Amino acid sequence: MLDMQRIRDNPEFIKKASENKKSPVDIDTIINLDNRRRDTIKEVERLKNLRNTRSQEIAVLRKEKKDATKVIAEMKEVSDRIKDLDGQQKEIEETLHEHLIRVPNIAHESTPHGESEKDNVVTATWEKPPSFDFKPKDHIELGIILDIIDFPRGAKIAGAGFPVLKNEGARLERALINFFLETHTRRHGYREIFPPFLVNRASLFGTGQLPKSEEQMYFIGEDGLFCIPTAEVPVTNLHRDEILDQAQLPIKYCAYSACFRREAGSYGRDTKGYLRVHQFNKVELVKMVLPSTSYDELELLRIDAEFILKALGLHYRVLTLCDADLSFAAAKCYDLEAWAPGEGSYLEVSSCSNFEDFQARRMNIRYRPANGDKPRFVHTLNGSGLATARILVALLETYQTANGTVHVPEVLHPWMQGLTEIGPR
RNA sequence: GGAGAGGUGCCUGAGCGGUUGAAAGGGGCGGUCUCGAAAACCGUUGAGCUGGGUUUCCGGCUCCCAGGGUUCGAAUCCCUGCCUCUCCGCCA
Repeated sequence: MLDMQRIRDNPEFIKKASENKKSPVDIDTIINLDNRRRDTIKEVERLKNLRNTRSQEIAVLRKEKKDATKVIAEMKEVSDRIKDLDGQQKEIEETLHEHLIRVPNIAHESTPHGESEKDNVVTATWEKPPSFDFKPKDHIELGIILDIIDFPRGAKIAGAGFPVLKNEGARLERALINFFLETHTRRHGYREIFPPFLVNRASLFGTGQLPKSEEQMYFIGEDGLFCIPTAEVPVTNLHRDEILDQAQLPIKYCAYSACFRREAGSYGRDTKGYLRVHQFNKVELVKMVLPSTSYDELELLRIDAEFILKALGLHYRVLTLCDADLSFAAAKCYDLEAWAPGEGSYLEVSSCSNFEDFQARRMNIRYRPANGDKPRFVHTLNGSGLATARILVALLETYQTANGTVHVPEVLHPWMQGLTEIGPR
């Protein structure tokens, strides 16, 4: 959510920026509602002031056993008028709110301008794609040969898009999660959180998934709860409606969670295999920081996520998303894409975003400046570090051998009970 | 699932329907004292919105879990929801 003051001061700029982000908004209506709101407030506050002073007078008259019926009758009318105006104000504010929550975050000045995802900028690449003296298999084939991914049985027990990991595949998945968590907690100084996997509406509103993306989430109607699409939601909401001390910042959390996505509307894209599934595992990094440091923190966050890819020895590239491809709540975002030789394409395995105060406003997360000033909104950031589903794909396809086995990267050995190579059963 | 209790400021904890934004204590901050510290004493200590002067300034309105209702007036009365706690049942 943007600051109303900011919209009031730069309506044309906001209008242009929202168009650049491909989610235009009706700024004129918002400005108009804002004016009506403030006019109403002026009038209703004048009347309430009158009511308050007169009520005092009534109390005094009563105490002195004098007649107050005239003032009371007068105030009854004023009260009716107030009730009427209160209703109007509430209505205006609700309408204004409905508009405001749909205004996207404004892209940061360092975010490139573009028309579509084609205009994302390749900012960095790491190593070269591995070369093979044989035709590399894709992960689906490898999964079947090695008996580590079972698509048909997943479909049987849950549905399409719910593959089952088995044997060394299951163990590898667990090793990856452990490696991620250990790295970020011990090496990078994040505090570990194990969050609920179901959250309420308020939490999803706070991080920006609601109201825009409700159809993308699994909803348990009976309890009014949603399956989290990412640990970002519960973890960022930890400090909702709180005022933190400046000394506590920056707060750095990492959390493993399963992630649930309906992927409605994306049927036909990446339908095969393990690339787009309804449930996957992810270790998420979340930061709450001083506004003045958030862009430095974004670079550090990206470095922390990249460290994992480097340690796994995967070829990858970094994209800086252009404004048109930026998500609703983000001001700047880097996508990390790992190379999958079998697919012959890059797979998005992490998005590192700075939301500035956009989420903090929705969640009302503030900090008290060290000098004791009024509370200010924190800046929030998050990034995957990393998502296992696609990393597993990149891993299997990168480390496969001519005879169909897959080497286990050395950094995962501590969690593989001595297994260094996965072979056919 | 059944039966109770309760949700007040950073914390504990008062609060006959009418100067209660809120007693008291604790904590925090500032000061006095001290070479310094402790103790003691004094002072101070919420947020949002909206005006005006427009750097440290001065007003008004709102907020005692949330949303409704009663009333001239509600933290205080009534209803609904949410949350917490205790007991019973069930259970990983």
